[in-house]
Amino acid sequence: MKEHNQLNIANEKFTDFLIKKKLRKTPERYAILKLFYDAENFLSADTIFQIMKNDYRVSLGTIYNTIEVLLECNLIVKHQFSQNQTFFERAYGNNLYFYKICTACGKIKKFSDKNIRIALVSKSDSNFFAQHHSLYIYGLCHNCGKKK
Amino acid sequence: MKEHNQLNIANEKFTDFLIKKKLRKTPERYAILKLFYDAENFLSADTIFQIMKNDYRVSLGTIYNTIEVLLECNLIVKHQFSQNQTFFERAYGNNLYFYKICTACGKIKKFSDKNIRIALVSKSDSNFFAQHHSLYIYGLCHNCGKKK
DNA sequence: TTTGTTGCAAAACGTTTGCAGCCTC
DNA sequence: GAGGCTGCAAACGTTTTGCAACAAA
Repeated sequence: MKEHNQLNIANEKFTDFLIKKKLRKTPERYAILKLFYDAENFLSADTIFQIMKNDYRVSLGTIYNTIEVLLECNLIVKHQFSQNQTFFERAYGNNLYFYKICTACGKIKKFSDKNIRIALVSKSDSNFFAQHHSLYIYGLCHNCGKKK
Repeated sequence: MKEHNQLNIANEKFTDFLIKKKLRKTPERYAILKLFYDAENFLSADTIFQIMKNDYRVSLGTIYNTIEVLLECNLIVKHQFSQNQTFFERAYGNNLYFYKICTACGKIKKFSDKNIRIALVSKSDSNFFAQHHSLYIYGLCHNCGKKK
């Protein structure tokens, strides 16, 4: 129910943005947005392509195009966890999550931390207008740590 | 002088690591390590290639191979500021920095912040052994901010 | 002498681009 | 009907791989 509301809100925001920018409201664009808001995890462009292929005659070019638009209106965020792996994820109301990445098995865990949030708040100053951030902590997860 | 010491220490660490792992101590490997420790900024694989071509008959494959080894023994760190731009930077004595990246002109600025350092210190716990982190703040630099 | 490492070239990979035709407005 | 958007395929830039020759141990 909560999820459903988030998709509705995202749809509205998206429509507003498309109108404002005089872009067209194509079914593909809304289908991709829905995928992001239905998904639990980050998605890669190719994952979206594989899922959509079942229901649509769609191309990777369109997916990248739509991702670009969704990034521009802040409905998704981009993650560059490591080389050759660009992921995208719906942007919740706030984007104050951080990620722990296991360098051995690649597992990624989201977390939140009050002190880090506070420390980050004021990183805008007269010389730099902050838009968003990414904080990744690399290390060994419980399982992989034991093996060493 | 301080720089020189850091290179010496890095060389020693590298030698120890190569011996421990039964890898060979080739001149190319030490030359690449030296480039990292002489450099002020991050370097891309191709930048290293361009610099080395003058003095060595070297290939990109070797550079990627060496980078892999240097990452494994924590003598350099990898930065993935954005798609298609992988940079590497010496790690020793250099791991408490954060980066502000202008999304308009691509300029990258290193900075340090006491509160963030403190907030990050304790992100290791019994479930996760932190090795290193990356914190990037994306936004508009002074120049690009004015234009908007 | 053994075999890890190299240079080189070709292949792989994710992403971007160009274009003719389609569909939103 | 105009022109933004699409699918498709080819192009791109970076990284990886395969292989014969080389050189560190």
